[in-house]
Amino acid sequence: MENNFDPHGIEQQLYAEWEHAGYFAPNGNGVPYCVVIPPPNVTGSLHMGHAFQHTIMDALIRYQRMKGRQTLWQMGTDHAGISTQLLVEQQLASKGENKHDLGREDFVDRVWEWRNESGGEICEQIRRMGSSLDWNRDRFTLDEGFSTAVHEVFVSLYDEGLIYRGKRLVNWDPELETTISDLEVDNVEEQGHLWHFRYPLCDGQRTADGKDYLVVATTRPETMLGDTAVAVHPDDQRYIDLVGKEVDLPLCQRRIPIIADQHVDPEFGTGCVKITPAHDFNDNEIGERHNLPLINIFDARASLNDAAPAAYRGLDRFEARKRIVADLDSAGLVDATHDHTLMIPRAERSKAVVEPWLTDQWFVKIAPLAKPAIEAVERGEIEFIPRHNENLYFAWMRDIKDWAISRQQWWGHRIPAWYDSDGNVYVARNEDELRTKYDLGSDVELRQDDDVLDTWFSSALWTFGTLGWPEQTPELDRYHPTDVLVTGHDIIFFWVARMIMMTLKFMGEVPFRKVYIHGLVCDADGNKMSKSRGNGLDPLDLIDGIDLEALVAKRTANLLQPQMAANIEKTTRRDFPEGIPSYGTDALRFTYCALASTGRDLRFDLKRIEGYRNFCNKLWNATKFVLMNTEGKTLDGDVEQTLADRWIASRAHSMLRDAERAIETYRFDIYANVIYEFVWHEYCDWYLELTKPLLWDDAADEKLRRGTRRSLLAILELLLRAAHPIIPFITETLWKKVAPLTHNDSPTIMLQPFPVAADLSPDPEADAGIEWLKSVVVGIRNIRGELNIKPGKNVSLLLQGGDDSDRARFDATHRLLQRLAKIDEFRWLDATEQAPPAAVQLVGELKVMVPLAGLIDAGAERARLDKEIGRLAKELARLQGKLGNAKFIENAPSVVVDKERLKAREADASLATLRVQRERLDGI
RNA sequence: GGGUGUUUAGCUCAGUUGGGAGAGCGACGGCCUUACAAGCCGUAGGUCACAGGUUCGACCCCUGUAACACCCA
Repeated sequence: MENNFDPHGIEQQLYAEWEHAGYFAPNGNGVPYCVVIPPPNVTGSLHMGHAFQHTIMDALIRYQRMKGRQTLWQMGTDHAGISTQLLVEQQLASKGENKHDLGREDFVDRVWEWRNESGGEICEQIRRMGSSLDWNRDRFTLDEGFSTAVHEVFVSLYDEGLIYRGKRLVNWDPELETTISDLEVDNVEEQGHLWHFRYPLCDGQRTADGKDYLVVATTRPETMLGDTAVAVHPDDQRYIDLVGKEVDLPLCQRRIPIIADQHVDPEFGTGCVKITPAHDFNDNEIGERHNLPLINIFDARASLNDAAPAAYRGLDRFEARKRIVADLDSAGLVDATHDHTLMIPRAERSKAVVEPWLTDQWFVKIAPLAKPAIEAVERGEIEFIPRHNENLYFAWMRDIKDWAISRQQWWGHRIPAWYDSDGNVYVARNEDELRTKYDLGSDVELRQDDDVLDTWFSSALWTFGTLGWPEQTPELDRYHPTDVLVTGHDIIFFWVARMIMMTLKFMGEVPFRKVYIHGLVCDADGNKMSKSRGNGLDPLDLIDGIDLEALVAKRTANLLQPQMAANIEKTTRRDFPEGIPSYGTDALRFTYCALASTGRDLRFDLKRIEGYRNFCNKLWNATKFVLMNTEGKTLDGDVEQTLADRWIASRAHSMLRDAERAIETYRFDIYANVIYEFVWHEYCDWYLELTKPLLWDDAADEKLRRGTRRSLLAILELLLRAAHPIIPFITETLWKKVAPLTHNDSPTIMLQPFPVAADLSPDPEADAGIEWLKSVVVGIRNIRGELNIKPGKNVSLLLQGGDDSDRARFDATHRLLQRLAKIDEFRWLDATEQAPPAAVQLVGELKVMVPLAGLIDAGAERARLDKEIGRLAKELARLQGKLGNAKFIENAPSVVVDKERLKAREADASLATLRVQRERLDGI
């Protein structure tokens, strides 16, 4: 075996082997266990969040598979309407083409071409993570079967009156010329202005303070052309007499009413608000309450249309803003201009400022679907982990608005609705069915709706759609509801809530029983990783490594704000002066598990992954040690167990018990730590060391040596299985070397049973014996360290006090002790015997002494003792205070009181011993 | 403005029913000891955000305050 673990040598080859052998497919007759992948976007590439998610899901799947469940991890991708279309449009643009030249059909063909050729990049990256997905069942939201499901759902919701078409204010992206959902709008704080405009009062009216105009404040002057009222608060005394009167809308030659509405904040600005019901969501609601007309002044590009005064027609909205402010200014109607920080709604994809725009769209009536979805979570049929995410879910669901599902795009599920020449709408799965359903003759000319459905409409059907619905497939029967959904909290509303609603509606059952919500991955400074910030890491760069120049180039490419490049380059050079070394997939996965504590965001620190890479190396070398000491040696025959063999089996029992409990409660951090602690600090630090004296002693009893060899192998083999769900590659590699020595010739660890605690038993006697040994060894090492005794130098050991069990334990382990603490000779002193000057450590009542003669200055030992005496004295004082409190004695449970009494007695005795020792040192 | 979460060692984080404050990394000192220098041995470091309350006893329960983060308006 190589001296160091090299992930590159093993990972990709092993994955190919697994996939080829079909190990990822459901297997056996166990109870089904199913997880669906949150479908990655076909245009996407693997980011840190995916990698995190995949680590968690794969750990669960591998664990359950090893537990004998019939596991299915369902693969699939999402057609990502807007992103994919944009990407192909950009490709066309670079060749001087555009989609309108091609026409709808050819364009869609081009997108399919792109998807079939390049849409699989993320799948290869997912393979690099070691994800044991069933690739044979790969689904795509636009594939034929899935489209059938989408049409089925659309038509039945329509027939039931839960889908309708209406003219509503929607979020409009004027750059992409499509609707987007609330959830695809980012509200970003930006610097702008607040303009105060004078709207002259009509008919000689005056305000209470004698002015002949009202002042309205706005951040969007251009919308004034669509104003249909000015509103004040009904209790606002300043304007109460003006309600019902009118103002003259500047630049427009229109009179608009002054209305009173509760929604107006009298404290903000002047207390007068201009109302533009066609271009603002709040104003729209006010307009509805007061039956105000809606004047739409924008076209689809957000340029002014013919409803605007002639002077402004055709202008872009921002150009119009400048002109309007200038024109009002020259008319003497600008009262004031303030700098103002406001929230600008920007489209997630295009970053364009979103325009609330009045247009015909399809909607899902959501309230009837939301109700059962809320109840399912209330009843506990679906459980969120961590639990508090349920509040987020409830809050959103109880305030949910109808869902705008149409998108003005070409790539996606085209809405199965047709119009006749009179504009009547018909909905059916296809045109043939439609003519039958509505009894339309072949002479009636029909035109299909141009819009496609929101991608999330299809993702909402993901759990049952991927399993074959609307066909009643065996898979649907077997794997639905799925067991757990693993996802980030950022898509609870986008996706989780909608899946719950749709699945309850069409399957009559929940889509999954648990939702595991993980935190977002942030950089070492706690900032969310994002492309635009340039602080992101590519999981593959952590796996394979990347040099500094390549990393800088990658991070500064394709920035939304190119001026940030210099700064990003600076911080990148600061944070990664050497680039990123290659850590391998297992180390990355281990890191994610260790950081997955309570669902909160996690900071990704290179130091952390480095530590877990080192852990992998530790495991590698431990295996190397075991193989060196077992390969070619006799393993068969009678065996006898040493105390250490019994101890490590007992420790393995605890480890497995803790690991299993951790996984079952989704505490992957605890699981990872349990493995780490056992491997490093029990198996390697102590057990391997404890086996050496025996293994290297050719004169020792062969039965004991065989027992230890077998134990080394058995525990190693077991811990490899226990760790496999987190670190699949290294465990498989090592297992293939170790398992044959345990008479297991199976081809893979993947399908081995997960080790169970019950197969090993706790051994309190061995635990206590080795704990005692460790205390003595650590005591002596402590003396050596503090007194600066060279590690190479042997020391003698004197023992005094203690009881029969100390003697027995010493007799049982002194050979181990001699090696671990480098003792050349030892001697027990009688209770009354005066010890020579020595450094002392107490193990219970037992005095462990290293004679000082010829070793060191007594000063260091005096300092060491003073420190220990100080610590004990403080401890004793605290305990005595507690025990002197009558109320404590009265009220505390007697077990607690007894415990405290015992501790006090021990501290007292130790203190006495150490004080005597300290005095003796004064003579030297 | 409303909601949720967070605040524990220099840094990142654990801490299960209220009863001895933990880990990893970093720091410091010593070691190339035949599995591993990606290692081994040892050491130091905390008013558990702050202020009250409940309790014999509070990192933990209650009230309030502050700071930070995220979501919604």
